Amino acid sequence: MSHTPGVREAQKQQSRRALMDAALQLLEHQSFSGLGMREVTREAGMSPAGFYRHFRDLSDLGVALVEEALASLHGMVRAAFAEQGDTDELIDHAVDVIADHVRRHRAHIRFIARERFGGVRPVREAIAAELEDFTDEVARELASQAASSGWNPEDVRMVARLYVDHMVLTAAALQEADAETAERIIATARRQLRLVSLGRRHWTSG
Amino acid sequence: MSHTPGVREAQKQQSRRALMDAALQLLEHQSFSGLGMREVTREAGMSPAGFYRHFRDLSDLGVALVEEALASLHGMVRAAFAEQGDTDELIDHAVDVIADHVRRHRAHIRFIARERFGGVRPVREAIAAELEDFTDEVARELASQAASSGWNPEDVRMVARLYVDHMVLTAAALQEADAETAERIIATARRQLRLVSLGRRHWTSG
DNA sequence: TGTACATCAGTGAACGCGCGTTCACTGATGTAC
DNA sequence: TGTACATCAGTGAACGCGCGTTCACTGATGTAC
Repeated sequence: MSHTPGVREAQKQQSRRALMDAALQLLEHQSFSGLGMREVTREAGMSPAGFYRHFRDLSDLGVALVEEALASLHGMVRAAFAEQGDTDELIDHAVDVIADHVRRHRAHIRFIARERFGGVRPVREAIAAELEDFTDEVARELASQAASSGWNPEDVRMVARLYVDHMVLTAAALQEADAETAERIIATARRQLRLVSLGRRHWTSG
Repeated sequence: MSHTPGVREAQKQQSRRALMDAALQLLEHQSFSGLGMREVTREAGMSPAGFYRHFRDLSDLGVALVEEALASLHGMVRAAFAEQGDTDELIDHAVDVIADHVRRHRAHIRFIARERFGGVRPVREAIAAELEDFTDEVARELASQAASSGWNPEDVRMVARLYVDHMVLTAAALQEADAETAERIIATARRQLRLVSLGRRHWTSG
């Protein structure tokens, strides 16, 4: 339209977005290691050769998807811990935050669940690295709580891992559940977290 | 060699075994939904057409692998609960049983970890169904323990789920770990199980 | 502002290749007598 | 035991098809003056 600088760049970003969205769409019914390049460009409405203007190969796109999918989790953990109140209220809130996140980002969550132990190494390793960072973040939040005073850092991290793994597993289960099953998963997750927090209260760490 | 009846059948079973082993081998580096039929028969040393004497298609073979991989778990849970002693000894024993099982059946465990949330529906559903049965079994074992007297069945099952999910996740992590990382995973798993059992002891169920 | 040239995202055709499935077949195993 | 026939696991060739990658290209966007 005009000679505004950045039009070309904006169009390029839009195409990149289209490729990533197309991949997410196709990953609903298959694993990443079964995905085809032509398949992705076709879904995105682009010619096969155009792909190479954006990614070196498919696993390059996969790593980009991991970053996008897990970036949003950092905001999520802060939201989950922000709630004031007793332990039960905090747990209810955290589970609500997770359930809401899954509803809003189903394709991303499905991708993470599928590929966490999936067949494409660069993708698997990117997810593992992100979840490590994420565990650090949860550990920091836990350490700042009164309930953790006197705990040694390893024990705090052990609990953080338990929470993160539980959260990812709950999200993975919710992602493929219908509304009724989701309710049961949420109810079970709450009780499991309460049991864990009970254990945490009675743990002696030195 | 001789006219012993069953020679042909035995040879057929051997070929079937070769196909399943070939698939397990190939699944080390890729997901099931990325597996090829010709690839599997080539690895098994059979012509492509021979495949159809054993399986309707690849996902049929996948379901057979799920059954094989999870059948052994039922023996495992009994072994884990058979130990006498206090809670800590029982936990140590259970974790050892898991670690040993992973060492002995790495390919099977990797397959289950990969495909639990993988892209091939019949395989995913077969795994989910087996893990449900498995959770029932653990719930029965837990219900028979003194620590569960007075618990309502739903809470017992909730704890059983927590244990099974934790076990599967631990096995999945061990399966891709080197010896040093495995030690850390085992140590963390033990402490996590102790924390959960502490929570269990203080849980009030009605 | 207008013009001439540079950049580069996306195209369309072409390549060699391995895919899943089918088919008529072969030959060892099994069975009836 | 020996013979004649039936079964069926596994073969090898053939099919049409979509794959990933390369290439010279087009034309809109960007830049220098």
